[in-house]
Amino acid sequence: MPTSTRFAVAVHALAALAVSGGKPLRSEDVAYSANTSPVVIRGLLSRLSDAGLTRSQLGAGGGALLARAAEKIRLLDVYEAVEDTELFSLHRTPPCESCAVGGNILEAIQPTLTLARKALEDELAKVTVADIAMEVERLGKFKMPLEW
Amino acid sequence: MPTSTRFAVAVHALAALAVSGGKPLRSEDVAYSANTSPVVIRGLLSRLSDAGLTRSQLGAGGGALLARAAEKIRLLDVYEAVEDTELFSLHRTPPCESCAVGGNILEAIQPTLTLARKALEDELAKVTVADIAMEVERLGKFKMPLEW
DNA sequence: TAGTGTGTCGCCGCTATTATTACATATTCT
DNA sequence: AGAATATGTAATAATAGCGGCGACACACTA
Repeated sequence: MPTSTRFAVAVHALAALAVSGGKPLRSEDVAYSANTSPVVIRGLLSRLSDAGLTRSQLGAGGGALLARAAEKIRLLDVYEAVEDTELFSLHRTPPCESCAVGGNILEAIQPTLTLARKALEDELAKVTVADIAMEVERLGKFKMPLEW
Repeated sequence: MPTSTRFAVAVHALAALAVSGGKPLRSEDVAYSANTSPVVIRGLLSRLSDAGLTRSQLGAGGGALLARAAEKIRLLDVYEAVEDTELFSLHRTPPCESCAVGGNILEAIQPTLTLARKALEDELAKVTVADIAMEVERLGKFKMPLEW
């Protein structure tokens, strides 16, 4: 089963919105930049909108906008908004209940998995879309807002 | 970006070997405990063996053994031995090179992803198979070595 | 020599993901 | 009002990884 690229593309989309300085960006434009299809972008924006990170304007001149300041959008927020599956998959079929090991292994490893997941999430919480946008601006040697 | 179930099942298998006190364990026995097929277990043990974590004895009375003390096998070692895919999947097709955002987004997010991955790995490095085995023993209220 | 267990291959079904087409709906612009 | 535009969502198809299963050569033990 292919692993999801949604997180990376969602960060890409939000960074694009951030450097555009409040001007609506069409899904087609974001799709071009991310080299994917507009429908995929709209699907992502739909999730981000549900999470309160973006909003959209219909009609001519419309497109997607950040729903709040880029400084207030953590990568963890993005991660949670677009990623469905658990970080650690457990046994596909539950292990043997009556076995000494099978009956207790899940409970035994759970604390470690929780700590590991939390450590990862804490790192994602330290960085915001604004940080990424600033880094893109620095690497790309341009000044916000960017014209398209 | 989920892990496969391999990590969880591999930890299960190693914990089973650890509580068995040096007696070879057949793939069939591990499969029964993990509620999966012997072939899957042998595939996992093959990877773990390549990584130097286990070894196998052929013939009657044979089976799998830990290749070193359970205290010296970190969950991180297990993770690296059985998990193929990158934790974070990037764009399926590389983003637009000539775009201000597309051309720099990957480099911009890379440091954060690296830190997040490292934070997770550090947590997995703190725990050993011996820790898990002891916890299973405590929860299961039995004494090692466990008879099968 | 007979029995046992591993290592590996191929095939199948399942599931999640992305690309694509299509269309209803809402909004803006003239 | 009417035309153009952009979103949101559904349906379909292609792709890919994963896990379950049968089979079998090979190695080792008793």
